[in-house]
Order: sequence, then structure tokens, then C-alpha cells
Amino acid sequence: MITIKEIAARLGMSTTTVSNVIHGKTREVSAETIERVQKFLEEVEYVPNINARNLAQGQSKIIGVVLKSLDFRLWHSSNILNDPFVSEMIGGIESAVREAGYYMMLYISDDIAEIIQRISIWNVDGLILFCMMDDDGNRVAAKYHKPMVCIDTYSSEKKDDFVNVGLDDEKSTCEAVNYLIDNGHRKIGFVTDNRVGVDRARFWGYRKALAEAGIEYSDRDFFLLEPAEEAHGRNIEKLCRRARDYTALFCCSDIYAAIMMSALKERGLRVPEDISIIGFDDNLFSRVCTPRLTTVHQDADRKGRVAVQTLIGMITGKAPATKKIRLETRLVIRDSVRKIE
Amino acid sequence: MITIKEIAARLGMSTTTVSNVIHGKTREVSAETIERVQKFLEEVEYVPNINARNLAQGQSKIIGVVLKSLDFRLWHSSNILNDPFVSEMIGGIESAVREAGYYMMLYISDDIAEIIQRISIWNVDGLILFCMMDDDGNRVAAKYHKPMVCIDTYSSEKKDDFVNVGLDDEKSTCEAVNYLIDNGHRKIGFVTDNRVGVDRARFWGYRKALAEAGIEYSDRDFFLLEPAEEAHGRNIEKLCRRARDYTALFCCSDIYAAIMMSALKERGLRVPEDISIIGFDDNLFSRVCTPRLTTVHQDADRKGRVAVQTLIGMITGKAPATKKIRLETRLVIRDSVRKIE
DNA sequence: TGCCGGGATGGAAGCGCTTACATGAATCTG
DNA sequence: CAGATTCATGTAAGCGCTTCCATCCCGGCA
Repeated sequence: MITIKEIAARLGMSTTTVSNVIHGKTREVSAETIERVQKFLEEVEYVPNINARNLAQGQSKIIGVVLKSLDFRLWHSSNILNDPFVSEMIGGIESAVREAGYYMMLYISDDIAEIIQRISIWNVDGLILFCMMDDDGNRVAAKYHKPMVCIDTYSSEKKDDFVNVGLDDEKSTCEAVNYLIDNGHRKIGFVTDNRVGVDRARFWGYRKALAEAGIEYSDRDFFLLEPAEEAHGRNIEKLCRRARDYTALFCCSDIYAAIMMSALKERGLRVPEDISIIGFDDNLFSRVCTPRLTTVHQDADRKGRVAVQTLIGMITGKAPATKKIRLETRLVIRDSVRKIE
Repeated sequence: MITIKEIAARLGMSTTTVSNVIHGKTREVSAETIERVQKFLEEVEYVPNINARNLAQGQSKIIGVVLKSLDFRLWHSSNILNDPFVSEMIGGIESAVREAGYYMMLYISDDIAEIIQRISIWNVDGLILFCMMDDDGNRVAAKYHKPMVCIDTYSSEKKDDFVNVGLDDEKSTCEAVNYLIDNGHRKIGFVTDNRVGVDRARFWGYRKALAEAGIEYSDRDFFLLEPAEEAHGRNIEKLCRRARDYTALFCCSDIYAAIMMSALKERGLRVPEDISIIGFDDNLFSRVCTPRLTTVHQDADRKGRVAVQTLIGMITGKAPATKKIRLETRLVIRDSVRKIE
């Protein structure tokens, strides 16, 4: 690896001059010198040592992306990336980070302390935090004074002071459940694997829709997919048995919808003839299951990109117009809901 | 951020001593000094500046993970992470990297030159390369003299000189197709979206199985999912029409299997009654589609972990026992293949 | 007593880069 | 034409850390 010093020596000039042309300070260097240096740089395929640069500049050009996995001890997998929603979002983040000339460092952990430790070491310029757990956003923000934007993070505290991009989960869900109600459904179950964050907001949307339609809610209407691996079989068996009392299920993600649909069909229930199902996310699952899933569409890729753009704005000194950035959703109607006459 | 210098000053000692205790050089420092320093470090929550450290040591502690996306201009998505196989593998890599005390930097790009550029900048200690394109492994290795291990990378050149972890794709596929043949199938199609790398190896396995059973192969048996977005509809329509002449399809991934299954069922064909389907990977898709998919199981998480372990071995000066590391597969029999009497 | 060895500590260079500031030449202004 | 201004380039300090080497002290040994 050739260094700036070496280049300067070979060209018979100072490192300052070389550095200046590298940084495009055209008014400090004569045109011919620029030309000469640039040609030489290409010739030797100069690559800067970014550690040295960062040390000198006190920055890092790294954006830390934190996935708190504990919250996502998913029913179907211990790997948070296996959720297509997450992987698509990461894809969006990665592209946006790259296009902005930054680098992305990915941290997956269930321990916020460990994460902060690892991030601090690299002195990242900013942070994207994806964790559903209440108040982790606040906790990290309090500890770590760098630009940060959260994705899909809710807070139960009054003074949540982090920038957050997400959806209006309550409203989206309310609309979806209203769609079921409009189609004549009255016995509607709510399927999730947790009681926090996004899913809780969706739960309240579900409750709101029921209430507005004068449908009473009972705890039995809450279908909890349990994460414990060994309980899968029994858990799903029990849920399917309970589902027979319902004409429709709202599922907090397409994965759950696909899992439930598959399990119900295996036990002889027909979708949507016997039971209607509605999902959330609109990822590939919703298109390859049979029947194709009616679901709430959101743009995960865009969610990631918006988070990055907002963050980089903050890094470069631009406060976001609003702290709660909300993306649009829309109900995509396919074949998994039937109309009850 | 407190620095070593500051700490040394506050403690009335030299930076050398502080550095020594940080690095656990116990024989260079007296027990009581160690004690004092450690206590102080904790007190002020010292975090090293890794840029400075790396600069001084000429290392980086970063493992670069490169996904070459062009090869994966997937039929169903432009985001390579959306393939559950990939996301699970990344999950494995991430865990292994973290557990080994390294950091992971993820690069997704379709341009090898750009990737090398970005990697060189960070002076990564080693590289994990995931790209199906022939010979990219060789090209990167020739250009970039750092430890590197490829995943699922094939080479058409004689002198492929990179370490590679993958499967015996040919054998795995051969076994799967033999299973179809044993079940009485003679008209067996091969479904993929490309003609390179892993899928080509699988193709030869498929051909081998046919040949051994005395079944003639014709180009018509090759079902190509075309990536071009606008052609999806027509493409899938045509494939489904052609599929009516077959009693079974071998698909190079569970995703393709799920997509084909869904499309076929939409057009009134029953799986497996009218047509049997077999997939590859054994990811979540295979379990939530109906009927549940018979598929070749591989352990993507392990693939990632093995790659990392091998790489770190190389970084620390341990050559791998073999350059071609092959993981096991096994056929998982579920419900998507029927026996023809 | 004088010398040696080793344990504990410190001094200082250097990793590759950026940047504030200095220098000197050329150009401009009234 | 003196002084001010601009342009082009160089000098050197410093970013925070590691590490080679020097120094000093003390006990052991002949």
C-alpha cells in the first residue's frame, strides 16, 4: 500500500499538496499540479488508509446498524435476518449508506450494553437502531450522544426524544380490521408473538376497529405464538383448535399469516372458505402462499433508506423536520379473505 | 472520550504502562499498578479509539463480507438479502465474526472493482466472498492479497486457488433427482434463473441422474426463470404451460419451488397429484407452502460460520486442511412428491 | 564490594493522514 | 512603485495508540 508521503516524495512535492488534490481543493493547487498528481494516483492505484484519515479527522464514516435480536426471538427462527421484512430493510439501508459514501457496520445482539461498547470503539458517525423493546431507544440515546434514528421503535415513556421512522401502525391495522368487518366478520382473532412495540400499537388498532364496530373483545381473541422452540407443536395445535371459533384472523406479519394458514390447512380448515386471514408487510410470503394473502403493504426498503437519509442529514447538521416520520401503508386485497353474507 | 494519555496523566504514570495493562502484559507491570489502572479504566469507562490502534498496529479487526449482487439479480427481488438462504448465512457469519472478537463490514455490490476499492480502504484483515459468478474468486484473489474464503463459488479455470466452502452440489442434486426417478418419474424439468456457479453444478447433477437412469435430456427440460421484471407474467405463464408435459420439477431453490408451486396451482394443476416438486435449501418457505415441500436440506448458518472459522484460522496463520470444504446435505421428504405407479 | 540480571517504568518514535499556519512569488492597486 | 492581495506550495504539529529501547532500582552472587 503506497502512502501519501511516498507519493509526495516521488513527485517531488509536499504531502499537503497531494492531500489537497485528493480532497479536491482546486483553488489551492495549480491546474497542472492537480493533473500530475491525479495521473500518478491512478497509476499507483492509491487507496487512502482510512484509519489514518479518521484518526486525523475525528470521524469514522461508519454508520452503525443495530438489530436488537432479543426482541425478535422469533417464533420461527432465532435469526432476525430471516424475517423478509428485516432483510429487505437492511438492503435499503445498505444501499443508501453506500450511495452516500458511508460504510455500514452491522451489529446484532440482544444486549444493548454490548452494542454500545462495540459502537463506541468504532466511533461511528451515527446510529440506526432497530429494536422493538420499549425504551431502549431512550436508553441508548441517553448514553450515547451521537446522531441516532430508530426504526419502528416505540416508547412507553412520556419523554421519548429520539427520531423515529415507522408507520402509523394503529391506523393501518384499524383499516385492515375494518376491511374484515366490512366483509361481515365479527369473530376476529389477533395473532402475534409478542406484546410490545409495533405489535402492541397494532393491537390497539385492532381493538379500536372492534370497538367502533361495537364488537366486544375478550382475551381469548389474542393468539400468542410462543417462541419457545420445544412448545411449537403444542402451541400451534392449541391455536388452531381455538381458531375454529373464528371467521377471521389478523396476523401481525406475513410470516405468521403463512404459518397459521399452513397449519390450519393441514388440519382441514379451508382458507378463506372456513377462515379468512389477513397479514402485514406484503413480502414474498404473501404472494407464494395459497391462497395469495390479503395484507397490509409497507415498503421496507424505503423505511431503511429514509432512516439513512434522515440520519445523514443529522450527521451533517440538519435536524429532521419532524421526529416522528411516518411512512404510508395500504391494504392489498388478494384472495385470503371472503365476504360473509 | 478519554484517551490513554489523559489516563496516564491522571494516574501519574506513562502511557506505556497503561497500554500494557490494557493488553494484559502482566509480566511487565506490577500487580498493584495493574489493579490501580484497571479500576480507573472501569471508572471512566475507557473505550479505545480503534482507528488509532489499527493505525499503530497495521490491522483492522474487520472482516469484509462481500455479496456480489449482480449474480443474484433474482427473479423475485433485486435484494440479495431477501433470499432466506442468504440472510441465514449472513446471520451465521455475523455471529461467528462477533464471537471471535472481530467486526463485520458488509458490502453489497455488483461491481468487483468497487468492492475491492471499498475493502482496501478499510484494510480488512480478511474477506468472505459470496458470488456465483465464475472466476470472480480468482480475480479478487489475484488482486487482493489478503486471506479470503469464498462461499459457493465455482471456477471454470483450471487453477482456482481460493479456499471455498460449499456443498457437493452435483451429488446433492443427483440424489434428489434419483429420488424422483425412484418414485417413477421420467419427465423431470430443471428450474433455475441462471446458468452459472452453484446452479450449473446442480444442473450437471441433474443430468447425471437422468443419464444413469437412461432418460434422455432435451433443452426443453430446462426451465429458466427470467429476471427481467416486465417479463414476469409472460415468463411464468409460458413456464407453467410447458410444465404440463412434466410429472416433476427439480427447483434450484425453495423460493423457485414456492413460486412455481403457487403459479401452477393458480392455473389449476395440483401438487403433487398432477406434478411433483422438489426444492433446495430447506428454509422457511418449504415449511409454509402447501403441500409442504420435499427439499434438499443444507445448513446455511453453518456455512457462514465455517467460512468465518476457516478465515480466522488463515488470518492467524493456520492454513486450512483442504481448500475445498464441503458441507453435508440431506434430502428432506415431505409432501410435494408423489409416487407414480 | 562490584557486577549482573531482571523487574518495573518511562521516553519517544512512528503508524498515514489532515490542516493551521508560514513562506515566497506573482499580481494588483492607487 | 510600495504595499496589499492572491496564488501555490511547504512545514510541522497532532490525531490516539503501540512498541522498541533506555533507564533505574534492587537483590543475588562471586
